[in-house]
Amino acid sequence: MNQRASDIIDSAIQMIREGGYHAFSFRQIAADLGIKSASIHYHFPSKEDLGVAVTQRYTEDFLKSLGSPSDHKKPAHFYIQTFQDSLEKYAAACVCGILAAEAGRLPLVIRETLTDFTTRNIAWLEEALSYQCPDWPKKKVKETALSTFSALEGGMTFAALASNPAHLKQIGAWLKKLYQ
Amino acid sequence: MNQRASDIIDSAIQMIREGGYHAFSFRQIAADLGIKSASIHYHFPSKEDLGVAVTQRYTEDFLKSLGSPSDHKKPAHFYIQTFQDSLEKYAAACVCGILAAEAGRLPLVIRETLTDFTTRNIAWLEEALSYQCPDWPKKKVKETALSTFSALEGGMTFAALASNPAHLKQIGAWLKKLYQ
DNA sequence: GTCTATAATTTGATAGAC
DNA sequence: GTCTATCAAATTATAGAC
Repeated sequence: MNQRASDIIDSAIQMIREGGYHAFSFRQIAADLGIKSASIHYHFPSKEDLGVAVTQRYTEDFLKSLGSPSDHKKPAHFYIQTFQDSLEKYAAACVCGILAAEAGRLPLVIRETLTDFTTRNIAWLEEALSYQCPDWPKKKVKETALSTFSALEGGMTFAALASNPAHLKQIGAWLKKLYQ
Repeated sequence: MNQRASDIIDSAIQMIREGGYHAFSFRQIAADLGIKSASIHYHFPSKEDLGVAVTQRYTEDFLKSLGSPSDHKKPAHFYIQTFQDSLEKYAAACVCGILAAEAGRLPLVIRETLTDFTTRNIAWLEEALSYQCPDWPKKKVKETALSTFSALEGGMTFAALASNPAHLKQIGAWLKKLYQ
């Protein structure tokens, strides 16, 4: 993966944040980077290829930024903070949440990488909650992990719609009370 | 609003369920109804006009189907069941949740109707929780309403992605335990 | 690696006949 | 209200020169 390919992915991610898979075109990315759309096809033959690269990169970066649950004293709190920080920084919803909403019209390979994002996030949260709430039964851990992920993804989407980060903060505060 | 206009809206709603605002075109709807795209422009001059009509109709139908919170013994439970039923029936996420994810590239008027959907749903849930959990402080009611809405919207989106209604059922079960 | 040029398709939209 | 015909623009993608 060279620098140009990496820049193309970055540009696509930013455009997806602004409105989804159909909100980025090769020409727009080309204009953004000061090159021509044919050059993008050299790095990513089809839009599907670029879409897969985007979701994979986003997933890897997201999970890398989380580190290991055991790196944090209250990992579930840290997870919530990550969503809030991202909303503040980009004033947009989660890239994989945006793409998930369009899933029905996305190539199968992209849907599969979205499923991978989901699986790994929920697995991380389950480990986080097991660590943070050691006396919880496994079923409660699983349900809470799934619900936490869903509340943050949905909350981020609607907070971005309302341009209101406080919306997501309220949800975060509410969730944290449940981890006691 | 005549029958043809109503049918056009229905068709557009179904296509949005399959992949969002950019997943429906006037030509596709025309083919679906056995007419020509120019006829759709007669009923809805622009795509934006149709988009507004879709979100307004969806919002009205959704809230009408909820009735009044006081119509139900446990209105918050009923609200959750409504989301589960819709997922089972259409195997797709909430139309306004899908559109909210694309909000950055939607006309302002459509974003405003999406905000209206959000506001009215949360207001309904606040009334439901006040009714169902009369001893809760107002702040808890507000936070729980917002979080319930977000968890169901996000849960529905990712349950649809995974083609797994059980995903949403787990979230519903988890939420109901909190209303006691 | 990047360019020019271009193909093939789709899209939102309009004019005007019936 | 619906049609035919058409437009202008945008899109994904490819061929081939440099």
